[in-house]
Amino acid sequence: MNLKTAKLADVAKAAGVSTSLVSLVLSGKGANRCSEETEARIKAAALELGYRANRLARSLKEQQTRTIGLLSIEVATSPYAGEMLMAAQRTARSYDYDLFFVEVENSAKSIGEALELMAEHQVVGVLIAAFFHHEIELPERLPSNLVFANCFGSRGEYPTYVPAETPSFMQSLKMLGISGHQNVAVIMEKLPWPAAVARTETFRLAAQQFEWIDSEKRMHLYEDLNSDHGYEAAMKIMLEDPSVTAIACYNDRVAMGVYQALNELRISIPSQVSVVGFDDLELISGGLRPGLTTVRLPHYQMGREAVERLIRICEERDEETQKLVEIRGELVVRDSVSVPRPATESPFEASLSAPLQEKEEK
Amino acid sequence: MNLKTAKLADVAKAAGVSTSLVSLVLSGKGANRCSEETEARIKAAALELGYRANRLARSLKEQQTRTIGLLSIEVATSPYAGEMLMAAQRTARSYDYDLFFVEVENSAKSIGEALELMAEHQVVGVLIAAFFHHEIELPERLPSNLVFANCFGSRGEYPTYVPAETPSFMQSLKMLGISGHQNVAVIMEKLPWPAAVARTETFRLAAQQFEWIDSEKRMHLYEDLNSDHGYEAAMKIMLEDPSVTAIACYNDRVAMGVYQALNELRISIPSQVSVVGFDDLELISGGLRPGLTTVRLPHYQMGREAVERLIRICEERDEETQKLVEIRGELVVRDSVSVPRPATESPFEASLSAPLQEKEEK
DNA sequence: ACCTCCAAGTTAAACGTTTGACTAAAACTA
DNA sequence: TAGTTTTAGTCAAACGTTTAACTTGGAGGT
Repeated sequence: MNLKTAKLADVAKAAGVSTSLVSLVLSGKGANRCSEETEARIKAAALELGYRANRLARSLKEQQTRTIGLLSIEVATSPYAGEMLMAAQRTARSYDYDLFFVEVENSAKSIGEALELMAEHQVVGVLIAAFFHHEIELPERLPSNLVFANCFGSRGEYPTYVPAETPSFMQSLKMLGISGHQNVAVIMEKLPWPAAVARTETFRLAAQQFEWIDSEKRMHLYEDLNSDHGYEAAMKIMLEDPSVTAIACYNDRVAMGVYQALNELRISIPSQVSVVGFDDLELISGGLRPGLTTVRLPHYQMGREAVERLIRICEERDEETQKLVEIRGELVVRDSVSVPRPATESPFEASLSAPLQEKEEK
Repeated sequence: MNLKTAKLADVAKAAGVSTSLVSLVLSGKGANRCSEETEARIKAAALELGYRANRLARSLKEQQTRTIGLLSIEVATSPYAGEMLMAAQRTARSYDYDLFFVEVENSAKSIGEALELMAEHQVVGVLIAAFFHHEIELPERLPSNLVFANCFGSRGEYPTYVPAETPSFMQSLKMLGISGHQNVAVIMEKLPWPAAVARTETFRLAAQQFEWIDSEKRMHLYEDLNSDHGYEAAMKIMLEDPSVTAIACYNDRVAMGVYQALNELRISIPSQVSVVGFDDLELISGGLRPGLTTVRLPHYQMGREAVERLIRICEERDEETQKLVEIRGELVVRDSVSVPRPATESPFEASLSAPLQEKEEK
């Protein structure tokens, strides 16, 4: 640790035996290769010197590194970073694997370079993880032990762990449906991300199932959606189409904009209008008042399961034939959904006095 | 890459030369050791076979890995994760170093284990990074090449890169001061984190400098501060102490709660009350309306500078004597600060009609 | 003719570990 | 007693590189 660490030969010398014996004793592989007394002496010497095996040498000899390459695509631009990374790291560690980490942008060139680097480091397999669900441009050469998490490759048939977009989004829509909402608007991403395409379709499905009114007209599409669009859309919805009783959002950021619009309009959530989000960015969903009912993307699970699969593949004991594994997000119920207000009531009622009341209470 | 990758011997055989010559040619170290023709033949063979040096073997021979251990403490519980991680990774890469990544909880035991693991992997140095500024419990044995980022060790004199708490927070307070605010409240963390202690002191400093009124009374302290406290405190401030014209927040989450309280009270930001945050969590500060004026914590810079220092230390060309380096955050001006409203005006004025106006506009 | 020098390579040892093959001495068996 | 087995170890090769030291066959100089 400090400066040069002791090596096998140092321990051997200290214990007065050969390096082979030290290796055998310390690895526990040489059952009854020596007397108990010698064994104790070796172990004492190793402890005394703070011996730690040099993994470079060991791996070179064993032709096995127990190191997984984690190739992360544009983690930093995303607020989800931690979960998947942590899941991957913890899971790997729990199977006694280590993580070699490289972060790159989404281009075949930089991914190719990162993969070559990982190959040089003799990683046993590679996990390619992106921080939003989309397609990854792949280089020519790919390692054989490769798994995708929260993204998928442009070619090749590799195990792929992604969120189950339809059932996940359906959960929040169902929450609105079974609460009795019939006038539901949705604010949706227009760009053809997998998530956007699937969620749009899911909204249609739910609309049909619950017999939602004017559902096609109530889809508000924006490109490269952000919270400003949420604000803008909610304003438009409430002012032009005030019979809407619930707004489903493409994600939590959009919901944040929606909250602000509804606040300004003095429309209370959920009693006048219910809102659901998607992603469960704790910072938003937990920070808004009332707490936002949303769907948690399965980042942790994707990270964990992808690493477990990768390890199974590396150890040649992968019995799964299924390549695409879709993991359902979990509905996180907070306080932004209630039964719809009576059909005759305007969303603007019963709202103006509320804060003043509160003021007078104090 | 695919299955077994070619080794030096394979290239040598293909080119009809010895492995030494291949090594020398490929590393560019054997200037004029062979004919141009042979050199071309070797390079062609290497390319053809997709040869990549085995770093385990190379590092073992050279007794140098060019790999840095990144020990991250509780990254996942924090929304800041990405920035510092990315900075570390990118910086390391730009100096041709690689990153060995381990994430642990903040305990001497798990940190010790992670350090031993890194020692086994022969990392040349270790960066310990935490995702909020606090003290780290250290184990007995520590590597000699060690740098801290956004945290500091309980003992030992290691280079440490942390945010400059006082000047950073002072920037946002100064923003309020020079805008002319005199009635400023602050919502502050009570637990003695370095950030909390420093920011409390900074508020006192600013209050003195700008001659703020009743500053001691206007410090609202909470333990383990979250956005609910922000809401609660802002409610209390505006109802009990309505002459306040500006609220400084311990962080952006608190500011989010403050915004919600002010919204409910129909107090407009910034015309009635100005608000400043801290951290610049883009999700919040960019998502709120109006955009939150706040201070960006120097996560990227800490990551980058810490890695650069570590590399200099590893290469024994560190000339800096200073151990503690404090990096100032950057003021991010958005739209939540204006000049104070006239001293005679109640914060509750001119607010009730605004949204109705907007409604009628459409 | 002999020495020196150079170009174009090759040889061999070393990095720290693992492990199958070996051995010397003691203990047991017939 | 001679042979066999067991105990308690050691030896040496190998993993894929790097690099100092060496070789070999000319060319050039005198």
